[in-house]
Amino acid sequence: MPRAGLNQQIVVREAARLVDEVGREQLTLAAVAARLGVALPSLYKHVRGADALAQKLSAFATAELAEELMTAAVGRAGADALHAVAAAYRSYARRHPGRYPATQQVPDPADPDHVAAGERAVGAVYAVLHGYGITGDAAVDAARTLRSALHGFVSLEVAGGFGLPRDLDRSYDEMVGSLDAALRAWGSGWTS
Amino acid sequence: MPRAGLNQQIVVREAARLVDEVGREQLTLAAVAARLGVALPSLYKHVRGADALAQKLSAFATAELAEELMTAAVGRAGADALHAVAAAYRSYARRHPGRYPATQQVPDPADPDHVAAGERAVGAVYAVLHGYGITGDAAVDAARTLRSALHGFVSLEVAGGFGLPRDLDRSYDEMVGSLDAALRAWGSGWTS
DNA sequence: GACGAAGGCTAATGCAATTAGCTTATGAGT
DNA sequence: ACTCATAAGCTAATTGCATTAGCCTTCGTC
Repeated sequence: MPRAGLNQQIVVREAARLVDEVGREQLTLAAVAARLGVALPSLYKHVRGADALAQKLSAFATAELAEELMTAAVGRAGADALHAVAAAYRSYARRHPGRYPATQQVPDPADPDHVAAGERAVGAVYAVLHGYGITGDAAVDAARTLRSALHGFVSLEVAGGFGLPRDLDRSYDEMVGSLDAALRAWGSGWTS
Repeated sequence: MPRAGLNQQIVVREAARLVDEVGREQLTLAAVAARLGVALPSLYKHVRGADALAQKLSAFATAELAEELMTAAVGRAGADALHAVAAAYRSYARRHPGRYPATQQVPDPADPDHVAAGERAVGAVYAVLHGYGITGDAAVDAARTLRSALHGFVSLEVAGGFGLPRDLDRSYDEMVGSLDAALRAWGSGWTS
């Protein structure tokens, strides 16, 4: 019997393709094994089990997202950087509806790659804030606000949670515009 | 053998308690049956199956959340209403970490109660916007922004996605403050 | 008091996850 | 080329949950 030539990366990447097609909750070792043309237990040579595969998938997707956010942010500042990062964030979620939810899993402290990927992704957010001159404790609050808005919007969109027909692109633009205004006025006490 | 005296509502409410204790992904007919003291197949007399139970749980939690949001909004307007609804939203998610994610499931069009609950919850958001004088198409964008921010924050919080020790209450206050400023200036073109 | 529907049960099936243990391809060292 | 340890695949067996079928009994109604 010839070997399939698998390794952990191949397995994880196949899982990533699978969840984008069938949804994250349908991630199953049986389906991954079938797509790779091996018997289910063979996967245990590469991943510890179903939970571990989900965690490795999270690490992979988080690294991928962080990379795209960083690429969007480089060479930009202020509103320019905000719009670019926001667009990259939503774009990733739309292109990868199964991987995106995986990026929201809390990084496993035992997986240095996972932790590093999470820090890189958050770093892109802080880079945007830096362009607005927001630092220190205020940056923590602003980062949480920015993450909340972006994650909230795209997770609701990907889940189909916005019912009305009004254009989502326009709504997203409006939200990002309001975030820009909020960041420009951050720390002012909102007296506008 | 004496009867357990179950009905659909009892089953769904027990499922709600279960997910708050063990997490939404651990919702299982076997666990619900064990807690109710019946054999697993007995539940099929009250719910169509595991998927249907999850959907009914979503409807129940959504109705519960909508009720609390409406109660928070009544008799208030403007920033007062915004802060009250935002506080109620986060409070619900923190008290019900398993039910809250269930509220984000898209309502089943075949379940009128579910659809109505979803509309009620969104209605609370529109009520807040009305207090800012935001209506029409602009209200759709503003509602999406508001939902995104609130949902994003509490889902990240409940999932443990905020790593740093800085006080979450303060961050939430800052975010809601920035939303108040954004809604006051909504439609101005963000020229501040 | 009879009876039919509803609510409970046991038994059986199917699927996914996991573990144990076997077999063989592969490649490093002679 | 030859050996041989390791790694990568396999089958078989176990467990747990979901689901369906079909039986039995309780309960409310006439």
